[in-house]
Amino acid sequence: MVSKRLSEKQQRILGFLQNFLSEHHFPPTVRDIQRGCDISSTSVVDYNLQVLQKSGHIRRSPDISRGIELLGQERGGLLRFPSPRRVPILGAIAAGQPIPVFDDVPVEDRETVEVPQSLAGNTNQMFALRVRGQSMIDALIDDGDIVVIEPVTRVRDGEMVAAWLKNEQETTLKKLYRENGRIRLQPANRTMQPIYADPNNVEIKGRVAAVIRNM
Amino acid sequence: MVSKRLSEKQQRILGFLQNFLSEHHFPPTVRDIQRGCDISSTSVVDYNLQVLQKSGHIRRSPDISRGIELLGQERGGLLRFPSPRRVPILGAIAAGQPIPVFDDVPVEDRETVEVPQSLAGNTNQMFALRVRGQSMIDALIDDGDIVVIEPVTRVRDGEMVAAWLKNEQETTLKKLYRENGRIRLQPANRTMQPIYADPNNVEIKGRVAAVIRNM
DNA sequence: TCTGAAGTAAAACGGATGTTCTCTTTAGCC
DNA sequence: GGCTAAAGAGAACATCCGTTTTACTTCAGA
Repeated sequence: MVSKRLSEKQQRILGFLQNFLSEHHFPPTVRDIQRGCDISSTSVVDYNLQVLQKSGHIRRSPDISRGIELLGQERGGLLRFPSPRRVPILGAIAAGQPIPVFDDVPVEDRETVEVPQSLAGNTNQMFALRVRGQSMIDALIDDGDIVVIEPVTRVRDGEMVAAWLKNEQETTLKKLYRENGRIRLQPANRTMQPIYADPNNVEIKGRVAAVIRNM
Repeated sequence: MVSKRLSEKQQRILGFLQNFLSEHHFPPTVRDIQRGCDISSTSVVDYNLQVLQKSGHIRRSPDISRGIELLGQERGGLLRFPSPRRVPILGAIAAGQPIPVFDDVPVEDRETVEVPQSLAGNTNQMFALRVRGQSMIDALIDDGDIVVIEPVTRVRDGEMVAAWLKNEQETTLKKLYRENGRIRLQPANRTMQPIYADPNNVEIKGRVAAVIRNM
């Protein structure tokens, strides 16, 4: 029943199965899997499905189209679909205020928000903040918007970050570029002017993964 | 949407669907239903499935084997998973182009996006559009953003709508206000100026329910 | 009784789809 | 190198299965 490690391809298939099942409510065909997992031949899909069946991850009904069932103990019974990606809304953010730490927030009855599945990052660590005021308007972020933040300290050039400017005592959401010894903080709105700052004055609090605006 | 009473045969089919779904975890074929409900012909099954779809009890994916999904609250048995709020992304939207109709979009490989649960509207009818270009910048909507649209023709004052300006041949996303005989289209960005239009020149395509920006 | 709409029957078409077959490639091992 | 098992490629096959077409039946309402 239990067996050795799944290959990368088999894990990919398993993931695709979950996604497909949550989007449609019926299983995919062999050829759906082939396309979705970028596999060259249907026979390869069939081969790996056999492995997955032997290892107890799925069940197949022979000669039946889409006859694939996801077994998996961690989502047994009613819970057979991937849990929605929910992240807690920890508080508000506004220019001139530090980003709140999330330790002292009561774990229960936290408001949460569902984020698009395409955010493949480690959802566990993510959190969201509700924007207060229109100080982020140059980043195309309005009062009331929700920003989803992945708490990382290292970011690539061009990524939107939540940055704390120490001297100015101000939090801002901007795209970050490193340019010969200084940091350029570029507003999302191309008509606005960038800010140039000393690296020592910038503390990266996290990467902005998404912005959600309900209306 | 709502329709008259279901025939005895249609109720039988609905019941069979529930049973089948709870035994196997994939939908039945037309011929499975034929046998299971003791129906003489596949065309009769097809006919009644069409009726059930029109009445909103099921959803069918054309040309897809077992492409039947049970809708509504009467989903019984194991099938009671919380339906993820997924809406299809039907295409792109840009100023100067009409909003695409969604009938001629291939059902398969439609991209979808998960929307926050707080959108309590009838998610079935909703769809999403990917914004192309920066023509919506005054509505705080950037190139690449995804707007979730609920197709309604009646909106309340102050709601953000997708409006088609007939004379200008242009689609725009703005807040709508009715003011003594004319319509005011107010950009979301308060620093921008509103547009005043004749009611006959404005065709409301839907209400903007949310904006999602991935980064 | 006539008539049109709803429902049923049976068969056939053609694309969808699981499976199999043969052949190659890769990886570990002596 | 040479051998073997695992894995992949590509094509072909046989069936599965949604859909269409044509014809027939039932039934309510004018």
